[in-house]
Amino acid sequence: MKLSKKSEYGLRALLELTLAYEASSFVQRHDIAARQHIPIEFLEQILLALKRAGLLSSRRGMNGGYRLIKPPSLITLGQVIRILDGPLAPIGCVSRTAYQKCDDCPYAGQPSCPVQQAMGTVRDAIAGILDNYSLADFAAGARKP
Amino acid sequence: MKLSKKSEYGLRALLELTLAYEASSFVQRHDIAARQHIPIEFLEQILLALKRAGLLSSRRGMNGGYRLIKPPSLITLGQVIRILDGPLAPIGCVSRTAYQKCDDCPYAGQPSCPVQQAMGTVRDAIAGILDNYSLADFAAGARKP
DNA sequence: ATGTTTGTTGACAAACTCACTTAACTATTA
DNA sequence: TAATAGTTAAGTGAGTTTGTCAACAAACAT
Repeated sequence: MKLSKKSEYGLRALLELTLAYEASSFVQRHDIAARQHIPIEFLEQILLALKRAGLLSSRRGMNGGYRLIKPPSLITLGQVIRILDGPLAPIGCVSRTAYQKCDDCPYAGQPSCPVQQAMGTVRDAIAGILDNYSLADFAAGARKP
Repeated sequence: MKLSKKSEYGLRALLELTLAYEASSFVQRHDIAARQHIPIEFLEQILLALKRAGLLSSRRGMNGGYRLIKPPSLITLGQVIRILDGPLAPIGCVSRTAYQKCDDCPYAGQPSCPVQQAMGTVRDAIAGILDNYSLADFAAGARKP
């Protein structure tokens, strides 16, 4: 039930991009890395994955950097974590976005599988929170009053 | 956000012990292993951990095996998963049972840390479900009507 | 007592994942 | 063209997961 460093860094990086969104300015990887204490080369991989997934755009050369493509209110933590960490579901057989049937479970496929019932509830709770938690909400907690 | 095989096996093994609880009979590891398709030597480690944590008792020799120490209604999935997988919280800084402060987060310690806010909500949801989900509830889904 | 059944313990290891690092490459702009 | 900045593939060391193996200890039936 753990969030990887990759996702944590990803969220923190997107926080920086969210704060810069209104100015619609590009933020460079080394600025993000410095402000959020993220190893820069690892950060690149993360930003690249988010770019490939269609959340970011980038510009090369001087004054280049990364920028959000969509408003922060339209990007959810659920999307981000699925991109960087895979499905939210604790177990494959209850995932909606990446279902995989159990191979060894004696109740496999049956709707009466107790593991599926319990973990399905957990999945719904997690997805219910993270899919309704936008980057805008996320950043709101970060601004100093 | 994933449940390990260890925890999954553990829950499935406890399912067998729950079904045998009323008869207060001992169930042998190879019966559990066979019925639930769990590698027997791995299962041992799991049962041993659950025993050390005070959920099970065991008896050696003929007609030996494992048995629940407490009624299934008093054991929660949350307890089991914490024993086998560690804290439920997605990140150390929001764990109630195993708190650990972030080292690299620029908001570390501050109540306004956005990661902490979001993941705290998730933790509460997961714990709210799993700490109120007993083995009895769990097994109820398994009995054929 | 003896042998069989069963659980106990600890060491080990293959496979995989995580968290990065290295290094070469490509594109953009001043 | 020189400097800046992002792109990509590959590699790496540490740690975790998922087991396996072998020797051992206790309980029981006979």
